[in-house]
Amino acid sequence: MNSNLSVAEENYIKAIYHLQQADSNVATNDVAARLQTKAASVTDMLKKLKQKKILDYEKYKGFRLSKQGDKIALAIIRKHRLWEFFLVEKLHFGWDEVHEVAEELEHITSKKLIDKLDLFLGNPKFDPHGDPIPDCNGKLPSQPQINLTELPFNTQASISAVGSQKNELLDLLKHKKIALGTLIEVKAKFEFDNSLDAKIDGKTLHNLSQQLAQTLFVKLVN
Amino acid sequence: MNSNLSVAEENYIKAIYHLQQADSNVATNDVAARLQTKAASVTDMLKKLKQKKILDYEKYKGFRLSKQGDKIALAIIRKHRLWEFFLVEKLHFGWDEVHEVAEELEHITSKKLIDKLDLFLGNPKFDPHGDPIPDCNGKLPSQPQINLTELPFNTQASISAVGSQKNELLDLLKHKKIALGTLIEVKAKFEFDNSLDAKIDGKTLHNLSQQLAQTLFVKLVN
DNA sequence: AATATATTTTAGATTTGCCTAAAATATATT
DNA sequence: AATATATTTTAGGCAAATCTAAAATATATT
Repeated sequence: MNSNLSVAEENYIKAIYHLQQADSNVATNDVAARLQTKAASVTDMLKKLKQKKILDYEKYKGFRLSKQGDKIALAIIRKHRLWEFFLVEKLHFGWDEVHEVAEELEHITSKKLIDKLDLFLGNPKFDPHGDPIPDCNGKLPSQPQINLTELPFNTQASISAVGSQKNELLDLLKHKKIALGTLIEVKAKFEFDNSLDAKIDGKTLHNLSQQLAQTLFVKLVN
Repeated sequence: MNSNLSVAEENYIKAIYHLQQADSNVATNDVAARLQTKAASVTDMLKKLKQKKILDYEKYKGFRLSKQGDKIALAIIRKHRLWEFFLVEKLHFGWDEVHEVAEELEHITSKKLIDKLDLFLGNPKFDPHGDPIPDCNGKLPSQPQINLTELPFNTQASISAVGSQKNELLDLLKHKKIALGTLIEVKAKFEFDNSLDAKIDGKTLHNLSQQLAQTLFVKLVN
């Protein structure tokens, strides 16, 4: 079953899971960068995870989580996102200040706890950042949201997810008065730098850089 | 301030706090027994806690927490008991199954989290076992409860706390249909073995051994 | 008071997770 | 294809928290 994993092991599993979404094969240095550690430490852990059959790994060849590893990763992500939902909905934290606390809470081991929490929260499907919450079997809900760069002109949509929780990004969003649920409508796109002009909340027009637009996800309004 | 403490350090602090309530000076072996570890390991930790000024300790002479140590202990106990309250009141755990989960949750570090949780729960004064919850300054509420052995005859009271959460005890309580809030009235005491006869919930008369009666605390019913 | 017993501490290992520096391998450049 | 550069792994060490066995100290018993 869900063998006993240390917090360090769980953090590696989660990091690898996220990295392999973008790139099918993950590199040692990517993990090191994400976990703010050194490549040599990553290699040590890779060997351990391989031995526990959580990782498909061959020296120098990159790696991915095994089927079992994916399952474990989804269980951790489930916990993380349910706790974030709890913190925002019940304890009235701001959606931009829950990440670090959830990083700790996600390592609490009781399965019963998390299933009861899920029930208490009303089985939410998305966390406060708009990210999907896996169900108790590790299944992700279908996600009817698209990237802002793919939103057609003059189509009302609302912000449903943000690609990262970096402070730099959150600062910028605050400055442009963009939050989850904010209404947005693309008015123009500029080929030169792939930036776009968007109307925020039906009021002001802002120019959004390509980097910014790519991190924003929206749902069509009705 | 609240320097960064490891989970192990916090567990030692909490154990010493509880032990020094009973006996003014704590012994190495007592801590070892309580934490299911060896005396040598305890000594190592004592040296570390002394160095951090959390413990007043002299080799071979026993020890107590420093003023600062008491403060830290109360903060941990506050977290533990608030989480227990949450688990029972909000997630509908049984009061006899929350202890282990709370042992994990009590080590989550965010002070903001715990103060918001406190608010969300309505600033409860007692946890589901009837134990008092320290406030955010570490102050314990006054506890108008007495040991069952001190309850006068024919006086209605309700169970307000249980001295331990050992499974053996909880089994016995379940068997005698005693739970928190259960009404109880002492009808007779027997000098020979210090057992007593008590009426449970106004119905059946049970004989309670001295060991059992000593672990039960009650509040007078108006 | 001297000795026996119990408790506590020290000494030396072990495991986990991390590090640096050097070696091995892979990838990019000429 | 040969060489330069970048990435990854190995080797060897360190700190935290634990252990066992032995030594030091304290307490109890005769």
